[in-house]
Amino acid sequence: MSNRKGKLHIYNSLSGKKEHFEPIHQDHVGMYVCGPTLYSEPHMGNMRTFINFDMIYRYLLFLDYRVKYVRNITDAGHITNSAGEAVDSIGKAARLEQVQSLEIVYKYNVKFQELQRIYNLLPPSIEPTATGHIQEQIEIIEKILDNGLAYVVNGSVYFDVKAYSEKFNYGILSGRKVDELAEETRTLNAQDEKRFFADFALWKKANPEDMQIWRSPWGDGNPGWHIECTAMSTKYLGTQFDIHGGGLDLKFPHHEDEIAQNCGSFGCNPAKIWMHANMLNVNGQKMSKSLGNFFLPKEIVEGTTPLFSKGFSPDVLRFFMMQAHYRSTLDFTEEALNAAEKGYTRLSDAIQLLDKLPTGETSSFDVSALVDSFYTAMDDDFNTPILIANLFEAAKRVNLINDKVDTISLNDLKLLSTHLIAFVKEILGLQLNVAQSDAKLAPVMDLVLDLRAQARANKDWTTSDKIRDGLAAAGIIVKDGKEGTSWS
RNA sequence: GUGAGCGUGGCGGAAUGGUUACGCACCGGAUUGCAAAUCCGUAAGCCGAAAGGUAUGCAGGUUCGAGUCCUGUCGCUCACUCCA
Repeated sequence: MSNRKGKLHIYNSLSGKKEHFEPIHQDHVGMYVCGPTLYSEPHMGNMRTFINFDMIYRYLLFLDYRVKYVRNITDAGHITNSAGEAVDSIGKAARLEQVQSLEIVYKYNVKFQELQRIYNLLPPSIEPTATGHIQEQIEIIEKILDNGLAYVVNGSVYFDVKAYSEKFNYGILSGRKVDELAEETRTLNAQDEKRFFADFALWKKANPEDMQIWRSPWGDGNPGWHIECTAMSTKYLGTQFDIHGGGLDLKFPHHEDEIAQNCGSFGCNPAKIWMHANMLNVNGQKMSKSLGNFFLPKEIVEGTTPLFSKGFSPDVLRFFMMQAHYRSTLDFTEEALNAAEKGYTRLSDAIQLLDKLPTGETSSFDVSALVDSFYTAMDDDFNTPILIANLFEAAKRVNLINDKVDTISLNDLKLLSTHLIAFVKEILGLQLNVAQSDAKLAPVMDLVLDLRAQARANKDWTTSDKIRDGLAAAGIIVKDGKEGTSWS
């Protein structure tokens, strides 16, 4: 599959255009994605971002790139917001639950790992933690200070946006202008130590009530919100790497400030390509606790959220998300989820048929063109909706072959089968959970269906329908086809 | 207020400036004892009896040609405060 490399185009938030993807180091890809902050259980919106980047990671792997995928875990409280106020979200959660910060982090990390398993996310190459890289963060802050782009005030260090913007373009990612930022009506906090509104904390002096405190050249304190990503991406991927991803809501200020820190310390933008996954809405609005449209990834699987009348399998949820492009907002509604569930079943049923298909001398349609269309869709900025449309074209062909309307040669069937399964399972990450074929159940089913066939032959519909309905109640669906009866 | 983006059929959601994909729902047909599943097809907003016309929030513009580009306008989402 490696000959398929080289056609991939990715939308770059920096340029606002789709760009031909060429890795910095041939055949190797470095990708950094902003991971979760572990002060609460990740919600469905968080999961959408991680699922989208999981799909991107999977396709890069499938193209035979050697990918180093780094996704950080924020386990240090974001100690300050840009107004300089203390916002230690982890510490706050710890006080609320009356436990130590580490317990909070550990608790939600366990939950996050469980969600990754449920939603079939491949583990990243590395999941570094902020607290494990305090020294690296301090070293980068020192570099920025040495370059004259930060200043120390009363035990805290701030990034000097005005000085920076004389050499670099602050706002290159978000489209913001430093001059306009200055005109914003937002008033500076009275005790604010910053020289300029847009300046942001690299290091913040500790407050007495802080639960996590580290030593630094500027005194005891905490790292700023953005510096951990700069430190960890540099450590594991170098000062410049291929792809940096995250949710759209991180574009400003978080990613803008990461660029500033990287340029301010190493003189270059950390990533060639910046990718942003769009938000998830529920009934037309951003998911939020105050709006009452909030639910957890586990609740929707278990069917315990009052927003939906039933649960949906992780496969259906992944499929549903993959039907929308990663750069579009996606609206969660029960009607849309039900539609996705049916569509997913149709696709997965067709895949189950693959190894039972009859082969012929020739194929009645262009199989390799169909397979190429899978790649073409993904090469166009990971266009999973188009991919799925093409997969349905394949599913239709599979059904037609099964009905003996279309024919396929043995070689073509191998080609189609391999790719159909690869794109669905390996790239979209759908697990195709088949009812476990129990070694004891199969002969029992053979017997039961044989009895039903006899009843049908005798036109004993009462008995045959009793068997069918009884099996349905047990979760086994009987399908009467031209070639006999199957079950699943 | 400032920045980014979006507005397409009943629903979800695609479309390098070139016939509005695909899935679900609906309708008709094939298949079936009846279903389910599968296949084929119509249709999909508005005007019209029909032919046809007009339709991608609305109003203009550029173009042989606009969902796509430009201007204005209305609405929505996100960001500017912890955010995926």
